[in-house]
Amino acid sequence: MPTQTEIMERIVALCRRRGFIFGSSEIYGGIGGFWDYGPLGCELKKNIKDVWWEDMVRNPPPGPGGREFQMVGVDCSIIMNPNVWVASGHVGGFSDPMVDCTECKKRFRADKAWVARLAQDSVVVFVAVEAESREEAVQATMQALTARQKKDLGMPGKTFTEEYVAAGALPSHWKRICPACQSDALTSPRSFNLMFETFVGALQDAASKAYLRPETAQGIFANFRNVMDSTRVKIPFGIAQVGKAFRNEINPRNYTFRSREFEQMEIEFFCHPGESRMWYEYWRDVRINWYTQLGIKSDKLRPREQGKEELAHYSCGTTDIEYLFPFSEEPQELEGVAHRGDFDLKAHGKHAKGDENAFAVVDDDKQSRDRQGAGGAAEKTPADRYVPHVIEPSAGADRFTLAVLCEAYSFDESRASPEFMKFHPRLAPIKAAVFPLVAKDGLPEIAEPIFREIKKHYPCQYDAKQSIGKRYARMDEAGTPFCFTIDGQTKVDGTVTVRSRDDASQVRIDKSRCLEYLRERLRLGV
RNA sequence: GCGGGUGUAGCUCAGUGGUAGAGCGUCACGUUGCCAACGUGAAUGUCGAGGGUUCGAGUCCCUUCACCCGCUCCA
Repeated sequence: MPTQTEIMERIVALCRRRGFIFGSSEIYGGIGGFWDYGPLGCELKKNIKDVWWEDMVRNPPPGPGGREFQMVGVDCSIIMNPNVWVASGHVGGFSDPMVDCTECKKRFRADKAWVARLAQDSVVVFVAVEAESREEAVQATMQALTARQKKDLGMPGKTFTEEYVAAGALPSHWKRICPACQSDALTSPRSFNLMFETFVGALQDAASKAYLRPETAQGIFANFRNVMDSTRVKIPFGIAQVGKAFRNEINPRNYTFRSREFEQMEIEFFCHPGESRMWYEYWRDVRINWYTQLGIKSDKLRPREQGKEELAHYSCGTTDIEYLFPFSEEPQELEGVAHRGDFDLKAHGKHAKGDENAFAVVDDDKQSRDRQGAGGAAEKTPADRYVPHVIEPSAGADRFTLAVLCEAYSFDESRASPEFMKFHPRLAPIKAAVFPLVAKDGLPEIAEPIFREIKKHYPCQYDAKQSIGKRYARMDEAGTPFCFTIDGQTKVDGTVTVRSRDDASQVRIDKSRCLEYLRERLRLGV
């Protein structure tokens, strides 16, 4: 029985061997955190993005109670005015200063390592703890004080002065104590900016500095007014975008899971504040179902509602949709469905227009109610306008691609082809293959027209080389759900063999029905 | 940034100072004819890079680079 680590290694090996995923720039020794999709991988990922667009944008499931709503798409530039990232909070908060202990080699976030200076008369004691907040630091410090230190300070009873400073801001005369080993060996805070910087124009000066977007969401928010003004969308509605994003991860890990360049599939859904909870629940359920329908087993898919303490300060609720990858004992996030309140539109209103209500919309429902009540057109008052709330289902295209690969990977030693990729047919890179059993006796002449017909409608491959077993095995590794084989009997009665990937079963159908059969089976999702 | 590991054919690896190899895969030809069959043949190497020691380095020494794992981080 292979371990989870061994399974992951086999998946990685198969992905490379069969051209799903390569390390970027391999011929130059590679580059960490960047990946290339090969011929099969790019088809798979494209299918994932296309299916997402089809199911979420062009034809989303009906809203709560059959409620109608609109979805539209945008495709925004990767480099935006840098002020976008000031407004979004990424310039201020997207870098984490870190401190290292030169003694025990541990590293801490500078705002989470606290040093306490406790003094009474001439006695001064420094104690360091790890803590999320000052309150926690106080508590932890009191627990961490040794008996000797308590005696020096005359605790309990006598008064002493307490000062708490996070490691990011220690005064120069303080000891830089490490929370782990308590030695005086912490470095000064060093900043790790997680946004990639670049320069727009020929001059590389501060004024031309720009960033590669760390998320696609801000392009949507920045175009909120444009979309409202150029289309006839009415709240509630959503704007979707699929595109690359970049984060300079300190340490990319776990195959493609934490990449520095990755692709997001994001929706910002705008709704009335009074209905935001309802839409949040709608999108949470829609997104969970979407993964399930594409064949992700429910016991590996783990929706997890974030606790209050985990939530970003502006959020009223977030569900992480997590998947249990073979490389980890903990489920890892595929998507976050976040209730973001009016934080983003207000932030851009304030930064771009100097008014946090700049992107408020007219409350049509209230207008019509008032008009009915007053028996005529009512004047618009500030109360008739509101800044929409936002529900943000933000999915990782590469992460889901990886989850699909892991989920599809199957191993059955009793088969002639023990390794096979059990992709959902909608996602399979190749939908069918056509084989003449042997490359002679007129069989290729029968097989080729069948191949050409299918290929017009579905990604399909023709293979006449080597033994039939090898050809089935190759298609199993590529995750092709069906193979049509033309043999001697075809010449007699016109039937061909259809061989199924998942159970290697075979049925005979008339050669004229191949495309029809394939279409039917793909539609059924079998 | 710290510690550990690994770099030889597309992949898995052998080669312990003396001609760069095997298996698998790929390709060609033949044979077989429904589950990685068999035979013959072929292609594929800056042995991660640079320097040193040596008559001679894949092998020993130094430096360096890249990747992987752990720590750290994951907004």
